[in-house]
Amino acid sequence: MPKAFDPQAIEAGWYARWEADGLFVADAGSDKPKFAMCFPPPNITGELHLGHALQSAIYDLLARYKRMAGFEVLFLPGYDHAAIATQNVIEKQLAREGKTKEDLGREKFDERVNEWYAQVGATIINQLRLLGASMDWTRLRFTMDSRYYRSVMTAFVAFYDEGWIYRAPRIVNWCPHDRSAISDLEIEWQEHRDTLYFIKYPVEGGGEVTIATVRPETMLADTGVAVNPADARFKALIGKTAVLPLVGRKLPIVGDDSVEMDFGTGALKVTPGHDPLDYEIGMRHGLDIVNGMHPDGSMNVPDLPYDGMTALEARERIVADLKELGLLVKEEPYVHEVGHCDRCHAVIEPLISEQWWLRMREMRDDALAASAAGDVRWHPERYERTYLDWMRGLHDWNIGRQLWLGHRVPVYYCANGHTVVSVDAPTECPECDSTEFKQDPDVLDTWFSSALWPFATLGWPDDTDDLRAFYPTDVNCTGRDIINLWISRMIMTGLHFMGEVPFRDEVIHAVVQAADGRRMSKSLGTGVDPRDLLSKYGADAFRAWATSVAMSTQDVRFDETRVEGYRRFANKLWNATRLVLRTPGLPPSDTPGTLEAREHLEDRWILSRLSAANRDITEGIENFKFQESINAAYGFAWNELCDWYLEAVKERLREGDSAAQDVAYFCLDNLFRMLHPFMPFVTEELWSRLPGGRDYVMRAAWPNLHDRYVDPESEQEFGTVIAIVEEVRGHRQAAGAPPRGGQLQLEGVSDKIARLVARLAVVELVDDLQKGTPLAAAAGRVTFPAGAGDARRDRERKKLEDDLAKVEAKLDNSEFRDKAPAEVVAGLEDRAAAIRESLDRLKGQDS
RNA sequence: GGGCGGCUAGCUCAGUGGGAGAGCGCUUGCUUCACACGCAAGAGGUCAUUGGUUCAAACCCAAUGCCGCCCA
Repeated sequence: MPKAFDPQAIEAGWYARWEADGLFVADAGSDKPKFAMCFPPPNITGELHLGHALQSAIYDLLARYKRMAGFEVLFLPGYDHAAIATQNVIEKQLAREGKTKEDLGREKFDERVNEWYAQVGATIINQLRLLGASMDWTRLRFTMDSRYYRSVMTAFVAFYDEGWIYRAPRIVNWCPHDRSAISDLEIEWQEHRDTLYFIKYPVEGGGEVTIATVRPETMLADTGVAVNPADARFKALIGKTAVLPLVGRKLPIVGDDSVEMDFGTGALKVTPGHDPLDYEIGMRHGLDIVNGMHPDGSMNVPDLPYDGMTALEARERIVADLKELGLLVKEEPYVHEVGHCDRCHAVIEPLISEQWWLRMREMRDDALAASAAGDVRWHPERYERTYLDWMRGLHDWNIGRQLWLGHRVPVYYCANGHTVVSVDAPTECPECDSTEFKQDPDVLDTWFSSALWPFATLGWPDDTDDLRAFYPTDVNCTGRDIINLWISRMIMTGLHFMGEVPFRDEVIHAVVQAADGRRMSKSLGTGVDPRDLLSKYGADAFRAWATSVAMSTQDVRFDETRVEGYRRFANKLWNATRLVLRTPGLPPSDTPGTLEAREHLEDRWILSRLSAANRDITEGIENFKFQESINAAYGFAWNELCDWYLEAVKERLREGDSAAQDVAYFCLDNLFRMLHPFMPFVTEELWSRLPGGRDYVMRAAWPNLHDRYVDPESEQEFGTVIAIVEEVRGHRQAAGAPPRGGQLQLEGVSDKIARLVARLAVVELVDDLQKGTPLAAAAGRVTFPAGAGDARRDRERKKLEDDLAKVEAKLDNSEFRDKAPAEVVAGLEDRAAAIRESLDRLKGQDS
């Protein structure tokens, strides 16, 4: 075995073998209990980032653990076409070639998109393999493949037939760059320093009303003025008519409670075509709706000089014109939040548009009822509120997008204007026998298709074996940013189409931030490429780190030294195995782990510790507290197995002592099983090197040692060994004595403890200590030559005295004795006694 | 404007009412025949601030400050 572990040398080989032997493939016909997870499909926009890598590590740890625990596991991979995001990526590519998608036409554009899918899909799959993700590639799904497409169409038609899908004009968030509606959830808010303009509108019959606005260009679409009826300043104006400057339109002045009296002048220009709030006011008072903008964001005001200008050009021109007319009262600096498209960053224009809508009320209510029944458990629990708050305020969903990329709405119009909605393109109109159809140009919001993910991937709407075996799935795990976009919608559609929630546990993982505490950003160069980490530290180190931070209570700043720490851990495992394998002789038995003979204290102790680790690691996974699992495994392996046990049995191993070999193999065997879900490659490699007929650790049984080896007595005794050895080492170092050697006289301890102390502290045990030796002890206590370690002893005495004072103060408090539980009082008394004993020991030492 | 989370060692983070922890970094000593990706011994903290509840608070409550996120 090489001296150091080299991840690169083994990772690809093991992954290929696992896959070739079909270890990732789920069997829907298995008798075992089922455990299923559908991996959240990454967007097919490019490389996987650190968040994806972390997410896959969590999923894969659960998949591997559950397989070992006896479940038939489905871990289904896939990716998402991410309509608007991918279209943007491809348009940018085209732009670099000096082209637009219109130059290509829709057909050529589709070809281009398909090439992209093939290329990036392969990249994503490759990255997941490098991470060791044990996904069932035979069930790989893409939201745009033909089967999935059909599922999406089926869902649309079902909703349509239910009467829940309808087309209607509403205010939407319009992205002028993408020329599409986008959802509220796809808007980024940014602070803008703008100007608040105060503009006089003349009132018919004399007088005027001054309004305030940051967007004077929208006044061209004003159809009213609103004031709060409780506002004494404007009461007399209600019912009168203002005249819109520059346009001449008559604007009814209405009273409406929603007008904020404190904002601006208290009078509000109402533009129902371009502001959601104004739209509401317009509806309430029957105001006209004027659409003053083209789909590309330019002004749509025929007959006015501003027609065709961009919003900013129009704003400047309008302000100048108002100034000339003497209608501009004043300008004030104003800071406010402006919505941007989170894909292309263009400023969002609210405008009236005809869109496809999905009625949500019934599905929302069913989902809320499922929540009330506890059908989905959230981890951490508090995120359920985020979900519920959003669900309660839910309105109908704009599912249409005016894009070229995505699932085309299955709505067809015949030559005579009849509408046909069907999964397959119709050939003949049922109403007029027309055979010529035009399909609606809109595509569906990407989230409409991803909402179906947990069952569409399993074959829905067909009644497949997979669907029967694996729905509902068990765990879903994502970042909190898509609770509303995705999780809520999966729950609703799952309940609607399948009658059951799509998963039982929703796990929200922490977000990894850049070292500066902000979101990782490609443009700032603060992003971390997971592949760099993999090649530097290996997939195991990366995964151990990722799972250890994933369930943090706070977001985590990326810290490379912690990844490095787990690489060292892998190396430590490697070398522990090297040591044990180096021992002479045949393996002690064909089935390491029979462990009949357990005479040695250290053997019994390490087995007791192993079974404690088994309990802690298992509980950690079951409770989604992965850090507890990792810590338990790390602490057992390094601080107990390597630092104490292997040191204690080195000689026995060298001599070919079969009991020591047996125990050592047993510990490594079980440790590698338990670490396998976290560090699959190194554990598979090392497990395969242990003696005995071995298959794969990946399909070995999860250890269930529980209380079989728990041994409190040996833990207590070995604890004494550790305490004495540490005391000897500490004093030796403080005294400047050599790190090994010297004489030690021990009294009042058993032979087995004494022998272990001698070996571990590397001292000669004597019955009759000679004065002047570098190291000496008496009565189970360590004593030292004159002057040695005085400073250390003084420090320690002080610490113990301070401690004792605190404990005694508590014990002297009668209220404490009266009110505290008896075991707490007893515990403190024990502690006080222990401290006094330590103090006695210090005082008894020769100085 | 509403809500959520965080503030613990130099750094990154654990720690849900009774003795302040880990990894890394730092100091000191070790080429000990598994590992210098190592071994051993150490130093280092008013648990953001203030008040409250309690026999007892890093932990529960209230307020404040700062950082981050979500929603409107």
